[in-house]
Amino acid sequence: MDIRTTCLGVLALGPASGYEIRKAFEEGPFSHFAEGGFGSIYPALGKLSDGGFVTCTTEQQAKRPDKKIYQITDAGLDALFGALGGTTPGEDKYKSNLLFILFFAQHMPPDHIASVIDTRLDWYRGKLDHLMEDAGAAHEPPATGADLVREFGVAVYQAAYDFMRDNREAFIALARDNARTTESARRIETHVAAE
Amino acid sequence: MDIRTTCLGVLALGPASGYEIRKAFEEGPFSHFAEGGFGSIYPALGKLSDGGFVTCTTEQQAKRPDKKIYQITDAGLDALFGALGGTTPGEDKYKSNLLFILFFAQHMPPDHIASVIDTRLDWYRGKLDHLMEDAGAAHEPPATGADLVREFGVAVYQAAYDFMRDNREAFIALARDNARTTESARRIETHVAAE
DNA sequence: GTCCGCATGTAAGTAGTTACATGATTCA
DNA sequence: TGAATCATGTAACTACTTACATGCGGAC
Repeated sequence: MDIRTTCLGVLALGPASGYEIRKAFEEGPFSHFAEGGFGSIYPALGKLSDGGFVTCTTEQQAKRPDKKIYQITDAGLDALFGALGGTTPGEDKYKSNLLFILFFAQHMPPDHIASVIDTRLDWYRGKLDHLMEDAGAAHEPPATGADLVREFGVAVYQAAYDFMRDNREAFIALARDNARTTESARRIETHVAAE
Repeated sequence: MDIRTTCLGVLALGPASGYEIRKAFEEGPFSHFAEGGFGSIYPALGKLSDGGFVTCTTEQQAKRPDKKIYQITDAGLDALFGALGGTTPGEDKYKSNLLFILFFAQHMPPDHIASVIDTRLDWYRGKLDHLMEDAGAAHEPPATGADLVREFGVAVYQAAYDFMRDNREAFIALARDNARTTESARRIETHVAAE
């Protein structure tokens, strides 16, 4: 999904400013499967506006830049649901820096492995807490796509969290056992020491 | 991780051609967390070669273009492990077209929802089968980063698969219940019919 | 008094994707 | 006969990221 379609998705839930769209990507119901910064959102909104997919009304604010509220049009809804209906995603793109690092755990200093795993564990916990909070305010049993998609997030993040928690020591052991015996480990150690 | 570092990662396991690196991204041990097409790999190898991070030897082949075998150098290993040691990834980027579509399940035709879920279910199954195959040839208990990272993939894909299998009907019910009652559903139906 | 939230946007650069270009071999 | 595998690469394009530019108000 390109950034324009993603913005339309947010606007389909109600009118919003560029700033609020970004919040939806960061904290809102889209936060675990969509993203985008200001540098993508503002130009996208401009193009959507030019194409008639959204309308824009300016709200004046005291001592703040004017707030531009975008609202999706019928043409925008057509475009959104057309894009969603016209795609059959066989796979998702998942690029993981963490797994890439852990793949080479034997060649890394144990401290670094512990640090990246702990950072990730915290991040998973934060994500899970956040998703659970939203769950409190949602329908029970789940009644919308948003509810089910959120539960998918919980299930997958929970599995990832559990695995990392249960294998933290194994990864660190790998790093510890090999750190002083391989040539490559010596390299990374001198590199890290130089920083 | 940019494409150059990712290529170095593959080459750290042994010499390979551009073609073989791509296979590593598609089917090999990196397949569930890294990616890259020819259009990225070949230019990346060129730059790595220029920078002295890899060496290149040409192997002549009868009735085939010459095969260029790239081998990582000490400088390449330094660069790889330096990059891995210098990053603490708090999060991974996960953009999901599937979840985006399912989020709006109420506004989609039930058939389309069934189709995207079934396609995904097949894909998860394929991934899992593939990871299990590799497991057969691997160390037991897991002895390398590669083993543990593969098991992480199994755990997470299994959770995703289970959730989708268990909630397939719920998603379709959402689509069915709303398809004929909302304005937006009418739109997507006419759109799909027009294709 | 410094950082965070609110609020918008542009410019320059990086990176990656897609399509093109070529061509033999092998398998169904 | 048509598709897939092996094999390399370029050119054009899209898209996104990062840094810059501006500035008030409130919390700590």
